[in-house]
Amino acid sequence: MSNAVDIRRLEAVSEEPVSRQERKQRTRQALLDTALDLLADRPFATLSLREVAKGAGIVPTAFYRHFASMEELGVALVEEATRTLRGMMRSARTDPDTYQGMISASVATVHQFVRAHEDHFRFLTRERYGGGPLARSIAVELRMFSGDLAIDLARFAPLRAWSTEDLHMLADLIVSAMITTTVELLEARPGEDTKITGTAEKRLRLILLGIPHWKSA
Amino acid sequence: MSNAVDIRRLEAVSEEPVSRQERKQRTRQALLDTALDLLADRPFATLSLREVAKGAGIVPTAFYRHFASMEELGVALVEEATRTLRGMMRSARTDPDTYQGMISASVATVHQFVRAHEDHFRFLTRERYGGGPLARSIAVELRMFSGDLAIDLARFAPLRAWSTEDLHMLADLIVSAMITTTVELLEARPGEDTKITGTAEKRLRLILLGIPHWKSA
DNA sequence: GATTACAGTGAACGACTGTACACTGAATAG
DNA sequence: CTATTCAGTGTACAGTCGTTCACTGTAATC
Repeated sequence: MSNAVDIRRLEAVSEEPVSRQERKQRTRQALLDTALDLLADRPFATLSLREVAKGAGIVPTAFYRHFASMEELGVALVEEATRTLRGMMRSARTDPDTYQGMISASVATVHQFVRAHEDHFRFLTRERYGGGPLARSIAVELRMFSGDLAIDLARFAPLRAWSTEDLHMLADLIVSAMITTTVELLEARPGEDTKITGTAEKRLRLILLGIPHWKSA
Repeated sequence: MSNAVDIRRLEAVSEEPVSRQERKQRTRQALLDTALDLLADRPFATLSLREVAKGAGIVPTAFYRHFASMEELGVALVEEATRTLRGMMRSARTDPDTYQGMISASVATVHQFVRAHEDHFRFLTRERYGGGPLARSIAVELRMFSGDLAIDLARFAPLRAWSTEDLHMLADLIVSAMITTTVELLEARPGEDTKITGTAEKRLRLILLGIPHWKSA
C-alpha cells in the first residue's frame, strides 16, 4: 500500500548529499504518489489536502510549497498519466505488416502498459467521465491521442482515400474500444487477462473488416 | 436550478387531501431530485447528506426517515436511472427492416432519450467508471443491457450462425460506441447534435459492415 | 563566516460534516 | 373520541476540512 513514503524517507541512509532542489522534488513526487495510491478506490474529488500531505509525510501547510491547491495537484497528475499514455502510443506505432499482426501487437501493447501503470490508467479512465475540471483536460489529451491515431491510420493503403472526418470517426471508434478493454483489464480478477485481450482483438478485427467495404455517405 | 423542491412545496395549495404515504414518497422523490440536480457538475461521492436534505427542504436528521445513508440514496438513484435505460432499450426494439433504417432509428432513440433524461444519463456515465460501490451495480445493469442486445441481435439473419460469445463481443462493441455517443451529447454545445448523431450512425454502419465477412477466429 | 532563501512546523480559526437524542404535531388505527 | 405511529424539528457533539500566521533549521549564496 502507501509505503512509498517510508521508502523515500530512507534517503537519509544513503550517503550521497541531496541538494535542496532534489529534496523538494522528492516530496513533490511523494505527494503525487500518495494521491495516486488513495485514488485506487475513490474519485479524485474526495481526496483531501490533509490526507495527501499526511501520506507524503509532511504537515498540511507544507503542501502549499508544492501546489497552490488540490486541483493543481490533479493537473500534475493528469500530466504524469498522459506521459504514460503517450509512451504507449509511441510503443504501439509499428510497421503496417499484416492486419492481424498489427491488431495483436496493439492489444499486447495496451495490455502491457495497463498492467505496468495500473494507477495511471485507472486515474485517467475514472476522471475522464467524472466531471470536474480534470475531465476537460483529460478529454483534450484523449482527443490528441485519437488525432495522432487518425494520422497513423491515414498511412494505411486501404484508408488513403478516406476523408479526414471518416478517419477521425474510425480512430474514435478504435480508441473507445481500447478504453473499454482498459477498464475491463483494471476490473479483471487475476487470470482473466487472456480472455479480455482475446475479446479486444476480436473487436478490432470486426472493425477493420468493415473498412474495405466502406462508402462515406 | 434546484427549484423542484419549491414546486413540490406548493402541494399545500391544491386542495386534494394527501395521505401520509404520499407525502413521504414526495419527500423521498425530492431527495432524489435534489441529488440529481447537484450531480450535474460533481461526482456522487462529494454530495453531503446535509446539502441534499436542505435542497429537499427537510432538516438533516429527517433524511434518515428515507435512507439509511447516502450510499442507499445512491442505489435508489441507480435504480431510477436504469429504469430510464430500460425504457430506452424497449423503445429501440424495432422490427429488423433495413440495416440503415435500424441504425438511424436506434441512434434517434438514443438521442431522444439522452436529451429527455440528461441527468439520468450523466449520472450513469459519470459513476460507471467512478469507482465506489455504485460503479459495480451500474456495471451489472450495463451487462444486462448488453446481454439483452445480444439476444436481439441473434434474431438477425446474418447473425444467426454466430456463437454467443461473438454476439456478446459485438453487443459490447455497440454499447460502448453508444456510450461514447451519449457522453458526446452530454458534453455538446447547442447545435452540435446532428453532427454527433451523424458520426454515431457512421460508427454503427462501419461495425455492421464487417458482420457479413466475420469468421470467428 | 555571516546572510538569505525556503521546505517544513505547529497552533489556531471558522465552516462544514455525519449522527445521537429528545421533541412535536398531525394523519392514522382502535 | 382516544391512542398510536411516524415524518419532520432543533440542539448538541466530536471530527475533519482548507487556510492563516508566526516560527525553525538548514542548504545555498555572498
